[in-house]
Amino acid sequence: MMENILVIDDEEELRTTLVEVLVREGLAVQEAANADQALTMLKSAPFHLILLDMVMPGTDGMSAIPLIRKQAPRTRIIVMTAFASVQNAVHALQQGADDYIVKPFKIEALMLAVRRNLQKARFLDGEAVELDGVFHGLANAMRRQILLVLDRQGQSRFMDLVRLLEVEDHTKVNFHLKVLREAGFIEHGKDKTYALTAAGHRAASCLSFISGSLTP
Amino acid sequence: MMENILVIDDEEELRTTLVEVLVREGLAVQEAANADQALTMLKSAPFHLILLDMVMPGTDGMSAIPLIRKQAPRTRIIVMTAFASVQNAVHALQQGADDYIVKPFKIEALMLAVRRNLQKARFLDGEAVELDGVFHGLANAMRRQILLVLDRQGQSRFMDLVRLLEVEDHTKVNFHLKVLREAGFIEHGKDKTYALTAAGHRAASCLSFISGSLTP
DNA sequence: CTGCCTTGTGAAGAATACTTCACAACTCTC
DNA sequence: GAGAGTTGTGAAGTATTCTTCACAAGGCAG
Repeated sequence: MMENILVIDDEEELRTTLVEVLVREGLAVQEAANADQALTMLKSAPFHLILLDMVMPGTDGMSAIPLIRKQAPRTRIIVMTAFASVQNAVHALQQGADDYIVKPFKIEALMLAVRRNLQKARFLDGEAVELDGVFHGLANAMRRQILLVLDRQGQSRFMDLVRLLEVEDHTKVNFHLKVLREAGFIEHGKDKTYALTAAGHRAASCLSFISGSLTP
Repeated sequence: MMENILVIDDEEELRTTLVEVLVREGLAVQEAANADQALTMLKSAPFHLILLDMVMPGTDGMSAIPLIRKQAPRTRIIVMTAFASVQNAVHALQQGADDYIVKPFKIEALMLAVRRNLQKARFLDGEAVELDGVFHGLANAMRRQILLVLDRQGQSRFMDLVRLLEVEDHTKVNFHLKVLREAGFIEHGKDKTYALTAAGHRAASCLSFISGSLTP
């Protein structure tokens, strides 16, 4: 799937360079010379990522951020700022930008940021399965219990687990263990014990974070 | 539903007082004079909460914690320590205790801790609906998108939302909005716009926490 | 007022997820 | 090696969740 990028910069030379590089990377790129033009383009087609210059005649980059956000809340915005001012960058992020890069930059540095943000966008878009996996894993009360117990126990044999959970039907536990295993949260060691994987521990910590943040 | 509590303390007088108070609170209380006795009792019946004295002849409280944890990973453990030593308390928590209270304590202070921990236990047990609600809310990709968008937008009218999400069928969005509304995550203002509630913002922050913790 | 966009409901069906049951291999202990 | 407890599979049924469709009330511009 080709990903759409919009480059917003008033300097034609830089813009052209950027477009060239991005196209070579296999991305669909469009360009805008100012914020108003960009906003119009946003209306007609959605973009995955926007490269936004801060200093522009007319609506400047900083003011453009919330306007873009308003129309395209899921698009990743990378701001390009000529001043290595931390405040500037922080402010841009507060306005709703996702990342920033300081001019002048090397092309590789920019591409790194672009790739990172596209990946993040894909991830948040749910194209990456992982988020769904985590929520699927955590969506069920028994699976949460299993994660909780294994997080505390370290590891456990099957029937011990069943007893700790106080479940009558062991096959039910089995079912959920299989789900968790397929989600990559637990592993089944050679000694026949179940234990959390790294992902499992992360999921468990998500769980306790959520529990914590719900009891104020 | 009556909740089971186990009081572990070698001083008979204090133990009796505690039992009396807890029973008056409507709780099912059992008592043990030492750790070994307690561990035996744990085998036969599950407890929701354990009050554990630190200083005891034989196996002391600190060493008892992991043994109890091993057998009852979901039981809340409150340790009662006579020394107001922070290190002691921290160590106990590291061993797997959930809370601590410094002796001598007022009965009200203890009851506060007991109630707080029972509530937490209930919560983690899934008797409180809330956790399930959150996960149900977050379990679906479209609902996550909605939370994300509303978190960024602040508020949005229905068709705007539909367009931002790039969904063809508006009734599908409608369905998930209803789910989120019933979960208490969004509210439907009089001006016909949807916005996140406090719980909704919390859920959104859970979401971004999880997203963040999955991309290292 | 007419027509179009917005916003919403409810029911039917498709798709998933969960539970339960019947059964079997396997590992201990005696 | 007999028997009891452990561990696991798969199929069938049940419940829940999600999608889709058909339809309609209300608002607003021309």
